[in-house]
This record gives sequence, C-alpha cells and structure tokens, in this order.
Amino acid sequence: MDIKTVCAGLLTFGEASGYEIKKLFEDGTFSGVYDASFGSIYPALTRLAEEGHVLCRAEEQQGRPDKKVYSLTPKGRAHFIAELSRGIQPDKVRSEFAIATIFAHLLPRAVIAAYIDQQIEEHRAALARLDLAECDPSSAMTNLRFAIGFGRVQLNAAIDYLESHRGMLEASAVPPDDEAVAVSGVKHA
Amino acid sequence: MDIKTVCAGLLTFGEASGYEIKKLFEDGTFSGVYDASFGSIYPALTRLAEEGHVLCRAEEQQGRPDKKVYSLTPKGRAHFIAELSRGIQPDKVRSEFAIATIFAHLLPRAVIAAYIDQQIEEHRAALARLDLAECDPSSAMTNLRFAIGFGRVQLNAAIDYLESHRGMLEASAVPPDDEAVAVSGVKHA
DNA sequence: GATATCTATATCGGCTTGATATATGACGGG
DNA sequence: CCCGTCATATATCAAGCCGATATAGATATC
Repeated sequence: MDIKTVCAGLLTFGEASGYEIKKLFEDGTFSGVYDASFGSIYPALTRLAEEGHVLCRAEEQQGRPDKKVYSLTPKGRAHFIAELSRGIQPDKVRSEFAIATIFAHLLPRAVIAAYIDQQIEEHRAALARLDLAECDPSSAMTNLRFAIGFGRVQLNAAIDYLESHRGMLEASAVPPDDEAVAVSGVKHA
Repeated sequence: MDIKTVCAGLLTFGEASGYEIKKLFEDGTFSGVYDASFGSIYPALTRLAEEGHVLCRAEEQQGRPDKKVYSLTPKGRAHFIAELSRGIQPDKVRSEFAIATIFAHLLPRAVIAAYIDQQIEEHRAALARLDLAECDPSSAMTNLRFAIGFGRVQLNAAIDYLESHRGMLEASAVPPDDEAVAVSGVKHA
C-alpha cells in the first residue's frame, strides 16, 4: 500500500490539508501504526489531484502560505476501497530499543536503564493518545473502538513486561567499573 | 541508527556474509524488530570495510559467486558500542493491518475476516521463530531471553485480542449484499 | 525429467526520509 | 518588552533505502 492510498483513506473522514494529514500521522488516528514525511505527503496529494481522486481548494490565509484543502472524490473513494481490498503487507517494525536489548551485554548499565525508562515513557504517551482518541466523537464507530483496544492491550503488555522484567536486562549490562573492558573485549591485569 | 551500525552489531556474534545477515533479519535474532534489503546491506558492508570496522575474506565456492565473509575488528566493535550508546530513536511501525481495521466500515466482511486470519497466522509464525531462537545456545544470555520474552508477551496479547474481539470488527464491516452501496457511498432505492 | 527453491552477490530506478528554507503569529520567561 | 521557541503551512533536495531484477549452478520436490 503506497502513501497515496493512505492519504486517500484519511480523506474519507473529511477534507484536510497536507499539514493536517502529517499531524494525524503523529498524534491522531494513525499515530503508532503509520507515518510519512512532508516530502512524501505533498507529492502524493499532487498526484492524487492529477488522477482525479481528490479535489484541491486553496484557502487564503494572512501571513502564512495558502492552505490547500483536499477532499476525496467519489472516484477516489471507490479506488481507495478497491486498493485496500487488494491485500495487505505484513507489519513492518523497526525497533532500535529491541536492538539495544539484544546487545545489552555490551552496553553500560546506566545506558540500558535510561533506554528502558525512555521506552516506557513513549508507550505511556501512546496510551494517552489512545485515551484522547476514545473521547473523539468519531470513535462511536465499532471498528475504531476495536483499533483503540488493540493498541491498548499491546502497549500494556509491553509496559507490564518492561516493569516486571527490567532487572533481567540491567543485570546483563556492563557494570559501571568495567566499561573499558567491554569496549576492548579484553580483560587487562 | 543506520544499517551499517546494525550490521556491525550482528557481527559481534561472529563472522557472516551479506546473505547470512539478510537471513538473520528475516528468520533469526532480528526478525520482527528490524529488516533491510540487499540494496542496503551490501553497500553497508563495503563501507564498513573501507572504514576499517570490518575485515573481508573471500571464500571460494564452486558454481556460486565467492562468499565474502565479514568479521568485526576491535575498532569496529568499539565504534558499534559507542554508536548504540549515543541514543535510540522511538519505534517505527507500519501496519497495513491496523489501517485496514480503521477502515473496516468500508470493506467487505469477507476481506476483513481474511485479513484477521492472515494477521493471526503471521503472529503465530513469529512466535514459532521465537521458540526456535530460545533453543539456540546463544540464548543462554539473559538479555536474549529478555528479548524473546518481550516479543512473546506482545504477540500473545495481540493474538488474544484478535481472537476474542474479532466479532466487533466483522460486525462493523460491509455485509455481502451491500457492497455496491459502500463503494458509491450512496444508497439507491 | 521438469519445476521450484536455495545459495550468493550485485545493480538500479524510484520512492522516502530528514533537514532545511521561508514567512508570520502566538506564547511565555527573564 | 524583547527574544527564543513553538505552531502553522508549503516546498525542495541530497542522501539513503526498498523492491525488483539479473545471474547461475546446486539442491530439493513432484
């Protein structure tokens, strides 16, 4: 599924600008499951407009650049549904935290502890975003409540495990008085 | 963290070729938390060799191209540890399944059901890979057991939720006799 | 015996990211 | 009250990365 399709999907919920779509990836409905940069979003919207899948209306603003508000056409809507029905790719994950855990035996204990704290905080922030999403009127839809619950159970499972097993990871890290040994890989007399 | 660093990390466990590193991303220690294509791995290894972070030894083979086996130098090892200690980026996830759930109210029920089945199967396969990893002698390390357990609780939480709440999602999908309505967005008499 | 999969490296077009540029209003701290 | 930072809003670009493809014999499956 390419970014054009995902942008078209967001527009089924109502018109939006490129900037607003970026915010939806960061804080909104899609936070934690998808992301894209401006360098992808703006060209995607331009191409969607060329293909007749969206309409573009320029909203004048004082000081700022004109806000280009995009809205999905019936053709674009049908095309989105067809694309999403064609099949989905497996989840793609890139977790630097998981990599750090795999190499915890090479890292100073303080670094590992800080990374665990950081990871727990990020997951808590993600949970808070889900709480906000639940208050949104659009979450009256059963499938959105499903998606929120799905995110919640996975985040809670991760936080619980991190809090109850972090001792394991910290124990395998390099003690503060031994860091030079870890880097060189050689124990000096 | 760039791919060079991740490749260097894998080489702390022993020498490997580019092809073997790719397999580790797919089935081994890093499956489910990282991935990279040949188009990234081979140039990364070449640059690591130029920088003196790895050594390259060509192993002759009959029929196939020579196998280029890379091994980490002490300098490369120290550099890897320094890079990994510099900080980590938040997890990046791209889940087409999650997107499909968000738009379940636009998709035929059969499509949603198939996607849920597919997602459960992928998670079960990931669990099976973790079981294999646990049998590996390297998992004697406490931190690797931590990583395996961490993956397991998240996958189990996801599977449990999908199995017990899938009815919610299927109920919000488009019934088989109403698909034309969903695509056009208009109800005809 | 045919067909597919595995091993193994390499290249390349096109897409994506992350940083940067531009311009202005708002908000809060010192 | 000034100054830095943040938010709004679009756009560009180098550098990096992905997915597909090429090559080619060996091994497995049917």
